[in-house]
Amino acid sequence: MSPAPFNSFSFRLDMQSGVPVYRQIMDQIHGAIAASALRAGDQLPTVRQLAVDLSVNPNTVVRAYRELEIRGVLTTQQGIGTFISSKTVAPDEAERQRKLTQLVGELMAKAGAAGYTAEEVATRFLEFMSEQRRKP
Amino acid sequence: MSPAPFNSFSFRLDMQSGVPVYRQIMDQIHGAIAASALRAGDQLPTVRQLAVDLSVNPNTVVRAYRELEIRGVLTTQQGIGTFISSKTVAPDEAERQRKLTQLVGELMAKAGAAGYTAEEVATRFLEFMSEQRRKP
DNA sequence: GACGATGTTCTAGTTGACTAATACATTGAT
DNA sequence: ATCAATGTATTAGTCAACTAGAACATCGTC
Repeated sequence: MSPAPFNSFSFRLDMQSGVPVYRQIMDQIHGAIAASALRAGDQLPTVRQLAVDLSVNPNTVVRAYRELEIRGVLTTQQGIGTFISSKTVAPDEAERQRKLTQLVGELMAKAGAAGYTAEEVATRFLEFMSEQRRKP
Repeated sequence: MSPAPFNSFSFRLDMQSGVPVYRQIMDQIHGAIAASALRAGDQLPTVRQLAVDLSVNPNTVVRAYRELEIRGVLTTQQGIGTFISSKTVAPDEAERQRKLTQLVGELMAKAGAAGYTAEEVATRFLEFMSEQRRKP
């Protein structure tokens, strides 16, 4: 019989958002881990099952799972299933870093659009850093 | 005879960088204006001339010029040429720096609110900078 | 009006990211 | 050995971004 994993967690996709499906899957798994809805050793939906649930191609799910496996978040075992890695000690950290990259990327994009060179931004940034250090 | 504009400014492209050519052109014009190498009223290389110089298709130059025109940086006149917009009277350096400080400040504020330390932001920022400049 | 220089437009080719369709390989239970 | 369930690999289709080729439209000058 089906062990019905994930009964306390369901995926919700937004096909209109423009965000790649595989990335949405990644984000939700990340979120579930961060919220402790998923813990080390928990089995994820099978590739085929999740593909059916989301009305998406299995390969799209595979893509998400593989990316997460590369980052050490998941472990997959052929013929068995996909599980939350036991080494996922710092899932928040990966997510944190990703968001930070997003923030920095936004700054660089805005600055570029406003006509600032990377060097200018760097200079200003370093100045900002040194000022911060004097205050505390 | 050709008025030989731009004799004190030359474009340098990096075809390996992965950065779109049209964007590199935009950035360099932005930079030249910021550095006062180009001022309001100055004529830019003609679409065809710059295309030849850079060994690129005229349409790629057109793309760059058009984007800059939309943003009010350039003005184009069919049959005449392309010029630095008079409205782009280099918002004097003080104003520019103020806006840049604002941008950087926003990043630091958001990052701080999200729980990132200044060091983390700095590290990520430097990584971002080095990625932008990969030259194999 | 004719001409050359300029910007403009239309169409198409190339590439990479993303997703899909299908067949293959491995595991564990019977 | 067989079978069902699982992950894996190969191939291809779709789409947007980017670039290119070629023909068109406008301006100034003669």
